[in-house]
Amino acid sequence: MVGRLAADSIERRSGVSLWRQIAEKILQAIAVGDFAESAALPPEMALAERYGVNRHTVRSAISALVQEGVLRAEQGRGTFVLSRRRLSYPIGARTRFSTGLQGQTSERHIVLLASSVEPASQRVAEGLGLAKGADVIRLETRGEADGRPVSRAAGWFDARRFAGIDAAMAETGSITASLARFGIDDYLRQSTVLSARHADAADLADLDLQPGAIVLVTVAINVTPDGQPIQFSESRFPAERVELKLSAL
Amino acid sequence: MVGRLAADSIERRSGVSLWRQIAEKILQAIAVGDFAESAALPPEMALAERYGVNRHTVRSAISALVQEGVLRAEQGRGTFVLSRRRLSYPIGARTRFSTGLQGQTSERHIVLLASSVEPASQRVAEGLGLAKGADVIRLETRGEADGRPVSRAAGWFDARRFAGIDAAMAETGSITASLARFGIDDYLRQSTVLSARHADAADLADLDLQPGAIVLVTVAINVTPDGQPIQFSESRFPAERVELKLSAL
DNA sequence: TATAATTGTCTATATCAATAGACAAATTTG
DNA sequence: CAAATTTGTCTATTGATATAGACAATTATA
Repeated sequence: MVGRLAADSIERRSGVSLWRQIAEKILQAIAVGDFAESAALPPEMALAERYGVNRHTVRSAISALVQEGVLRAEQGRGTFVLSRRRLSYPIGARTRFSTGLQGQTSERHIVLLASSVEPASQRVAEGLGLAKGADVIRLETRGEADGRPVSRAAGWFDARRFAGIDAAMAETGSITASLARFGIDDYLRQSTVLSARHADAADLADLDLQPGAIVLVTVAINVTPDGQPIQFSESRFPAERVELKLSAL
Repeated sequence: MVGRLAADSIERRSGVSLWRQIAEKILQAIAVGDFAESAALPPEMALAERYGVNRHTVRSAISALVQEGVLRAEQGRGTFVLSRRRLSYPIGARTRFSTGLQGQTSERHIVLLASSVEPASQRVAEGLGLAKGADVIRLETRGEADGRPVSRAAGWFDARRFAGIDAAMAETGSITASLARFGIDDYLRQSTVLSARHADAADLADLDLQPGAIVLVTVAINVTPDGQPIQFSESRFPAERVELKLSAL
């Protein structure tokens, strides 16, 4: 076994400040269980030594995480881990927001942020099997669990077939329930393409993230059991709060 | 439709430098097809205006991407997009490295970087259905396609059942072929958990990335058709070069 | 109740990041 | 060939990062 380095890899002049890198490391350490939940972090001096930086740099990292609601610092006592562990969002043949998070959260719901009718872009048209430029309805939604945003999604539907789905969504707060009004009792996930990137300004605002955060991005197509495409969607998940669990499709 | 802002969201004093944020934006613009491949980027002054920063800041971003092999700058002519589009790595019931990338690359192979016997950690033991601390063989591998690293994986196997798999791997360069020597003709993916984070120092070195890069991380368990766990693995993919395509499991 | 441990605040200094402007070097265009 | 376009290099200035040290404020401990 190779000896473990004291400084577990901090990159200087990388375009990412040290305090942010250390904030990431602390988040990771919490996720891995290295720093137990609701227990105290090692003291600032110890962390500074561990990561090979100045105490003040560690303080910057901690203060960012305090801002984010992950930690709470108490003078004289220590710094404590607040945050729950990452939600595990299942992706499979029948991916549904609410049922997927059952058991992990006491409360969850979808908020309809906006809706509009627009001409289908190339990729949306392809996904839905429509002509490019055909009218599609776009629903912008945010998923929340225990009061924290866990997803931000845009969904596109054929405007001719699903006229009024925006109203149904506003009323029911559920894609599944809204589709049921159009005679769709069941639908399956046909494909999912996954990527990751830094959160942009819209992500930061919608998902309540700090600059530099990472989002997981899925682009998916849902179809009826007989293979007819009904929904094209792009969802973004905050990587610090959500992991995706791929189950049998 | 809300008017599109000229500066599409740059965060200051965020712990991520402007030049790195702009480098990310350029990468994204290329991926989305906003900047056509093998064509010239807009001139530096135009980019500076577009993103609302100084020309020198744009130059820092470009020089990082030139370093990364994504762009090539030519004095007097312009700056050109080099990079191929992202590979689409399929994940499904039968996830295999080489066959998965067929058609997308002319050449691909796995390199065995290191192997060792070690006691199983909690999660490895759980995944393989062994007692914690039982001997497991760890194979560290790197996947390469057309000469560029596209994955970095650690795989764990029961040391009793698969004694010598390290030698088989070194010889064949294929997990599938190595397992065949132990009578495993077929294996299925039982579970995959997916997350994303910034690349750490090891990732940077192994995957030839620049600081600040993002990696997709999968933790997976492979089983025989009758459900016996044979491999626990953790893989890291450079998000700028690879997307994961989830297919029917 | 001292003493130690730990977070909070302040000052100072050096380096990196970002802006600004000027001009050189190479290439394309008229 | 001359002019315009575009990348490359240099100097200078400002603000954000990171390090260093000292000490205050609060809490836990002997």
